[in-house]
Amino acid sequence: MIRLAIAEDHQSLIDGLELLLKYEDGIEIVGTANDGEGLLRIVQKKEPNVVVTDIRMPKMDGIQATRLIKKEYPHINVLAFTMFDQDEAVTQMLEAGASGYILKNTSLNEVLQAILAVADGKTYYDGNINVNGGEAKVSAKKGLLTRRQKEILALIAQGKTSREIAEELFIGIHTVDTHRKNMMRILGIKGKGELLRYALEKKYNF
Amino acid sequence: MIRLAIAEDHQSLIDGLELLLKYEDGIEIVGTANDGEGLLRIVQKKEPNVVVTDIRMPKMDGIQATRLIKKEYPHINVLAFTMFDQDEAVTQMLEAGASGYILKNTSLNEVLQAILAVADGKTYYDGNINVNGGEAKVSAKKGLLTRRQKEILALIAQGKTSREIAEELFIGIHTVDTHRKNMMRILGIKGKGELLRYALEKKYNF
DNA sequence: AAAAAAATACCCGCTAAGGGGTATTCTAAA
DNA sequence: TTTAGAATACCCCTTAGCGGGTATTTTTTT
Repeated sequence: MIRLAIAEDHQSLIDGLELLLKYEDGIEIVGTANDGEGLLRIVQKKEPNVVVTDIRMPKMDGIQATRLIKKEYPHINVLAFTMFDQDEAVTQMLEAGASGYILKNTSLNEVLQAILAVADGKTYYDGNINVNGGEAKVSAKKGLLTRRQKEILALIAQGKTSREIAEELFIGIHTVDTHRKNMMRILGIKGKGELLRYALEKKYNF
Repeated sequence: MIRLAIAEDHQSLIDGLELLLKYEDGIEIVGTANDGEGLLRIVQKKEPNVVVTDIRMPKMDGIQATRLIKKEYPHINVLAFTMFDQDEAVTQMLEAGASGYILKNTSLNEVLQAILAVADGKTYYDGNINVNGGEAKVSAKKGLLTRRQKEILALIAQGKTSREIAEELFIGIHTVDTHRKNMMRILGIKGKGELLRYALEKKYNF
């Protein structure tokens, strides 16, 4: 018997899943939530054995919720069900402990297959994401920047000047500017504001 | 008989709608598409009398598709079904000719009610959006900038320099910079890159 | 028609972000 | 241990975007 909990801020999608599963033998939906916190409450109350969760949700995202769930209830299997196909999203979700990852542009029948697989202790990955041995395959572009560069890029996205970044990281402003130059060269971008634009677009592209 | 076409890049959502409607008397789904262009093709081939469409989709967004549909087939009623609750999104969709607007975090049953209403020539608006006499109520913040300022802000978001904007709009660079200054004062923002950050956030926040 | 708002245009000064480049030290990988 | 990569740091110069301000013309509203 699969006891299933679903977290998804789009209620219409939950409704669709409920329609799909209402006549499915061996599956019982024990609770649904529209945000990450609601999911945790259901997990505490009902102890499902499978959780289907979106990533971007109000109050707490699916990555964080998965982390907390797997920590407290390692036997619960988590399936990510999300629009994000970026490697970074996949990586984070798998690192949080999810054993499956399905995209929303996939059919509901495939979602059902994934739920069954994950409930059986297996992994299940959407054909349109990159996964390699349980780890998301890092794209060439994603791996171009170093740890430090990514750290500085995030601060740039927050609108901090080089001086502010230097003070925050206890390094010289010249160092920050050098990182900027190196990143622009590596990413192949030029022009005023383009690094900031890149930083912001990357943030919203997960 | 309601002949329905659905455009939605998340196939799982289409599947849910199909499950909901398959036993509904008087409704026939004549086609589904995962992008705006596919929607137009279905409309040409099948001439549905109701279209349900998302906004953000590959190849052509729902606003543009709605415009084209209403121009060619004014008798087709369009219902927007989207995650965007911002006034601007509602405004644009209604101006394009949609007669209904439903959010995805609403239940599927309400989607059915909206489809029935819209098919009947009525309007139907999700309770969580602002609509006033068929026009989205424009928020105070949204109305702070003039037409021209918004035009320039959009070009800034594209990464264009003041010089490039000046050349494109056939005005002087000083004029562009003055618009920049005026916008920053009006929006209450300060600092290098902050206008660009605002422009980009506004873009992604619809 | 008058008043208000919007658009256009300009001056000055400052600085943050590029863009060209060099070099040394530290850390990780081979 | 050696090599390669990353991090740190600096110089020079240019330019684009602020930030302070002023003014005129055009368009819209009253």
